[in-house]
Amino acid sequence: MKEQIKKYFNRYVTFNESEIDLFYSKLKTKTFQKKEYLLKEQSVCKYNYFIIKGIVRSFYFDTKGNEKITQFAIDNWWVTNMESFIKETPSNQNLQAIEKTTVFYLSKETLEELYIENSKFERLFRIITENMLIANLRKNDVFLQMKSKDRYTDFVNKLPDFIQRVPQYMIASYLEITPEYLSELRKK
Amino acid sequence: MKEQIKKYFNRYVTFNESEIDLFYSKLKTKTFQKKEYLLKEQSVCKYNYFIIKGIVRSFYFDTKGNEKITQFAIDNWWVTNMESFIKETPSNQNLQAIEKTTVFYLSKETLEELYIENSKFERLFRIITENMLIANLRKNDVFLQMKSKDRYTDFVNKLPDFIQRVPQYMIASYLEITPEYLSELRKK
DNA sequence: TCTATTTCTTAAGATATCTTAATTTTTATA
DNA sequence: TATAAAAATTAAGATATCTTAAGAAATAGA
Repeated sequence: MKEQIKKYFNRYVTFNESEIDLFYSKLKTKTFQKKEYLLKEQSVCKYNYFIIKGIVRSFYFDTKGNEKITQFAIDNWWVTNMESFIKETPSNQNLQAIEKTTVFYLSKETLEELYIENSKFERLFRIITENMLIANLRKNDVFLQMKSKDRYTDFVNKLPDFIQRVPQYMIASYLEITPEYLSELRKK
Repeated sequence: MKEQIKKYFNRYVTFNESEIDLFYSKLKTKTFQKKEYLLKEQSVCKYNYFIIKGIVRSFYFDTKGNEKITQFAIDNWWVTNMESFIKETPSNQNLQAIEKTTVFYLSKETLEELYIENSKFERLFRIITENMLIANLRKNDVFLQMKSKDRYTDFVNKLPDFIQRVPQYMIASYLEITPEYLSELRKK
């Protein structure tokens, strides 16, 4: 796992062995079973999770009681409820493992310790946050520009793995399509 | 202007006078006339702009040639094309002043100099980026959860100033509604 | 103040997407 | 393997939103 972290971090900022060790010493890991919750809505999201292996979804229930998925995350992705985590306010969403998922996780306090101990960590997370923002802006662009059908084909092309690992009705939810309509689109 | 910057920065990280001076020495300012472009699509967005006073919109043209507005920014907001600015790739959007707008702006190199000279600036921008991400995620939630009509009332409640200063068809575009349909909704 | 330009409204018909409900297929569990 | 549970499909009717086109109102420039 340490190797995986090192490799991931060095994509953004170069760390030496002892810096990685410092980081590593602060981590905790945990494995969630399929369908287990990392976070339930109404509670404060205390951790930022890094997925070693698995898939997690973020979702809430709309006024009609339907699940609305806002985010998927897989291996080598961070997942949290950003607003809840940063502002320490109750989350409006749930985080749930779609399959058995192993993560490491960091609390806000731990992160802030790291930032103070070595500002390279601050740099790392500044860059990671920038990338998250860019990914998010891009996602919006896709939703803004594309009709349901194109969103689906775009998703299939960009994230073919997901089609295998995630039930179709969850993909429909993420793409903001009813499962019935997605089914109809797929016929074409 | 220096006071405005100091006040804004101190919301996130406390800076002393000489740190503010350092920052201030790196800034350039510029005033754009109404309808003038800060950035045209296809070109790389070289600056991150901070609006001292005015309004800027970010938009692109869809396949049918209609303008699609993705962002408004006013006094005390940063505006740029994040992806283009960070990755130094051509922008897919335009930035244009809706009214006469005064900004200061920073290049990526300047920002990186600042990060190196004093890591408090890295912290500042880490926090600003987090807030941008949160604002963006929230915007998505609104779009995800609400029908056109509710998006409009939400916008009116949250940003009443804009209704005065921005033409209705631009608000329609931002809310992903046709101006005709917005007009119809307003009747109700 | 007059004219041109920009913005907003109205209305009819078209279309994408949803709703509901039933049926089939697939997957998980005893 | 049998049964239950979960997921996917189908189809008909409903609805939100868009398109087009024209005219009205407001604003800006001469």
